[in-house]
Amino acid sequence: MDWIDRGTSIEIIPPSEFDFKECLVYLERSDREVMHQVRNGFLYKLIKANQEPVLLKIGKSSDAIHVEFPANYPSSKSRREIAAYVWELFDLERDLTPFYEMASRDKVLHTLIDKYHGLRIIRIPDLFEALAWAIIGQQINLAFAYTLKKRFVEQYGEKLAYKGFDFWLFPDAQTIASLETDDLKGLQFSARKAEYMIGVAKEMASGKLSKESLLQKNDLGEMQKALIAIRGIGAWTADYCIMKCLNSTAAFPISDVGLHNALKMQLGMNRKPAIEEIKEIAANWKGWEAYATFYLWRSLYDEGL
DNA sequence: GCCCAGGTGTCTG
DNA sequence: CAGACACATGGG
Repeated sequence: MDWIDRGTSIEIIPPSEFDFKECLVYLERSDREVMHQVRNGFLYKLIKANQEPVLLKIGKSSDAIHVEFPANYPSSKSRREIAAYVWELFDLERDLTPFYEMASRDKVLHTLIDKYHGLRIIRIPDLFEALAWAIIGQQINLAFAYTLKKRFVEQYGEKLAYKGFDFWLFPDAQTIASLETDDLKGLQFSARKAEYMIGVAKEMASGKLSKESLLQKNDLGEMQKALIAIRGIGAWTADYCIMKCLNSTAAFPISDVGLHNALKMQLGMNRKPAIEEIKEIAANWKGWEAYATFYLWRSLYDEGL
């Protein structure tokens, strides 16, 4: 991690192949998003550092990512945590050279890496948030998923108000573990979704499931197995969370509808590709399936889908 | 009104 | 082990 602590702000020196504006396009994809705001080229996000909520204002100059603290100044210890958080959020540890090398010779990806050069996977560092968001998004359209997430966060999350805007922390697993399914059904969760959500929260609150223990597995198959063992987490949710939270570029949510639509578009098909066809197309992506998927998702925001 | 949605669990042959 | 089906509600 390459960063400079300036006391009242911090600077993070990103690697090459990083385009902040491209990342903002992805972050701006829904106007119902509650977990952050994008305004005037800045990303505003509330996070918890050293147990304290801190509002971040993240911008980019020619050579550095600048993080300012409009609402309250974090301690020195917190500033280090914040730098690490931003580093993880934009997946800055990754060397994209091998991905671009592979993609430049790929018939689907080569145009995308040109158009979105420097886009990195925007991560969800909090495992409970990643799992909860995936469960919310199962089998409903994305617009409604954002509505449900907003209600959920505004009901059970922590808020910081600053200059007339509300910024939110995602609810803790502990809070959600103590709910009854009817509580979530009141927010228009289906009974099934409510059960999954509370069940996963209980696993995390009890410590049986944690980001640390999953990261220790250090093997994609083992990680998938551990996640899929939990009720409500199938292959898609497991791979989505590994891709967004658990730091593997080989995770591949192959059944994802967005992926299917993006491929249909990129290949000029009049139907969505079958799983077997996708496996053939993706044979060339070995080790970079998550990045391929992410760039394909990004392509959907250009096509009016 | 109808089809689809960033799926999963369960049941059946 | 593949295939059918229920779930549950909004968006377009």
